[in-house]
Amino acid sequence: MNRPTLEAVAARAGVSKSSVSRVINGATTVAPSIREVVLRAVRELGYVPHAAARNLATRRTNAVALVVSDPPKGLVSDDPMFSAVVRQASRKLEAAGKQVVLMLAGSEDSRARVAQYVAAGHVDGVMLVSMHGADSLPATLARKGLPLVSLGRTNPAVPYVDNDNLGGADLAVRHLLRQGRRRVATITGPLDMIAAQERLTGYTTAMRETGHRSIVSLGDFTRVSGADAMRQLLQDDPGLDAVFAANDLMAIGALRTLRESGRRVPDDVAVIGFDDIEAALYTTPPLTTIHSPMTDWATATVDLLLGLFEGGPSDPVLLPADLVVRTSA
Amino acid sequence: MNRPTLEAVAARAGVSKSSVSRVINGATTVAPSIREVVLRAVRELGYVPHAAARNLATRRTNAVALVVSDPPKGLVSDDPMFSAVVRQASRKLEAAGKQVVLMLAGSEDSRARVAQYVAAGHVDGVMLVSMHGADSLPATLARKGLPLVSLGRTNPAVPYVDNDNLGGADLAVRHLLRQGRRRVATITGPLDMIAAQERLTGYTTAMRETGHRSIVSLGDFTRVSGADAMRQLLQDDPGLDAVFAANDLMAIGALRTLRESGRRVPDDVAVIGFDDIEAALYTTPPLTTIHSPMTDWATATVDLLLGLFEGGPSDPVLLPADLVVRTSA
DNA sequence: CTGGTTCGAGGGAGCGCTCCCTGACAGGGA
DNA sequence: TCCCTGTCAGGGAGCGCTCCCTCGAACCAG
Repeated sequence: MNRPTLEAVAARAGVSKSSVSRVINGATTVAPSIREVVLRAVRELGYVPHAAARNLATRRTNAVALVVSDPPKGLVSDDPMFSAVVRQASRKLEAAGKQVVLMLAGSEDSRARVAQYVAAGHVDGVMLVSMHGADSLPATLARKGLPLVSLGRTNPAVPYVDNDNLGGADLAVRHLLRQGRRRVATITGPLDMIAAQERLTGYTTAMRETGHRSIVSLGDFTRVSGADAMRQLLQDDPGLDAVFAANDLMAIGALRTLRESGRRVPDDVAVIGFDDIEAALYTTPPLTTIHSPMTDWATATVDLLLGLFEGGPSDPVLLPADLVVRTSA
Repeated sequence: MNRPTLEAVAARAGVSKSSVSRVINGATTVAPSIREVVLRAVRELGYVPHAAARNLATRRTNAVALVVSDPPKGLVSDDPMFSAVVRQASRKLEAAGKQVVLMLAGSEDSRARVAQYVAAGHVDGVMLVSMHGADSLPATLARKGLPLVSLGRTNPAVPYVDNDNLGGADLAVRHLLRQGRRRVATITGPLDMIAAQERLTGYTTAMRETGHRSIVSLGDFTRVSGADAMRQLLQDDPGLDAVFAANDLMAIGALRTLRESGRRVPDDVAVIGFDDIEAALYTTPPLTTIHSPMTDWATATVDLLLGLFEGGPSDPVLLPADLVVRTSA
């Protein structure tokens, strides 16, 4: 593994280390003749700058940590999001010349590892994805003093990009009411997540403003929890005629329960979800939902971070939500 | 960002840099009194070793690149795999004290970036995930001379862990025949992927051996392609009574087409998939499929890589496939 | 022709850490 | 008592790169 060094290139090209460094880093103050002989030497030796050495000298790494909350085992709710966000964010960051280091922060253990990693100077900045509200990691990382953004609001101190959860929930509720539904229930996400809180608030507010009674059942963003919550709701209030689930996975679970209980969707009970994941297209019937575009979301968050590197603003960004009407409501 | 250095810790503790280094790295030859005073200084200063400096000195990084093939836009077929594999592999590698650097290799551009990154000495080893057979990246990386494994067979030179695709396909076909099905078609994956090739070979071999005619339609591992291929098959051979899809997503697509065409599953046409992704549980009817356990797969691949670090064997590993009988066949 | 100026190449001091080597000291055997 | 061995702390030379500074050459104006 005898990798060639800058010095070896310099020797071969018959110039100084400094000149090679200048050519490598694209400095303008270098004569074309030297540039050429250096580039040839680089090619011949297959020279690639040693990252660690460069980092050590420049205090820059050109890398960004993408920290994803790793939900407890079994809670795979945000998996569809996970893929979409990671892919899109990676693509964008790499296009900007940043190395992406993906880290999963689940256990206390792995949180410590993430903090350690960031503290070790491995990265120039951090992008957080969908952490729970109560999480301590955002605050910990914020204290390190390097650029930090969050996809989804977590800690007030951390610049974020978020969906318009309130507006989306409002949209969903009013759509149901407009169709003449009168007993509209909701299935919430885990209430330690800000997105779940906001979607619930959006629901209750819209219900109150229109003079309706809230019917709430708790879920945790998983398919099963949606099915369970739906069962609960049917037991509590057999006459309900609509359900707003705080995400699509729970809506899918609810659909299943409704089918099992003999209810027709949307004839007897209308169902509306949130997120517009791909699976929402393939349910029976296809799911009406609130579209919150994951890729746009990831893009906006990356842009926020890249902006921070350039000394840009750290103001939060709010993405508009819109209703996608399919068959279920 | 005035991070404390080893030297600062040494000064505060009133010992030499060497002693601090020994304590940090857990060397045994250090007096308890010194160890204690050093640890206190570390705590007080919040010292964290600078990764780049350490890498430079040791030529080790404690990091591993997890390279995932990024399929062309729209082809999200292996997303369910993507999540499962990335999560499991990350967990395992982190548990082994390795930093995980996730990299998506889609465009020619990003492949070059991956090669560059590895060449820059950022990582101690590489784990490849589900690359197409024709890919040049495995060979390129193999040439760098550091430990390299592949989840799924790609290049002969790269140690790999793979499913028993042939055995799984054989299992599927014989299950269908055992049920009295006579006209068993298959929907293939993209044939530039070795997994797709092998599943097709398994099918044709089993069909030939049992004296049946192969009926083949081409898909590309996506849901839509499965639906399209199924439509094609029904047109070509309206009397077929069973379909083996080379993955679950295509099986789900096929299910949809069958429903639309008025066929009952499994009464008129039996359907069997491959992979056993989570969604296979939620189809109507639930999908019979070949279970190829993603998490086991990821685990085995990580183990292979970790073994390589310790000078272990580089022999390929083959994971057994088994049949999961649900309702669709 | 000379002094001043500009431009670009080379020299070398770090960046923070590891690890080999030296040397101090203690303890035991002769 | 002296010497030898073993143990453990400290010193310092790198690891490969960047970047500041120096210095020489070339060029122009006077």
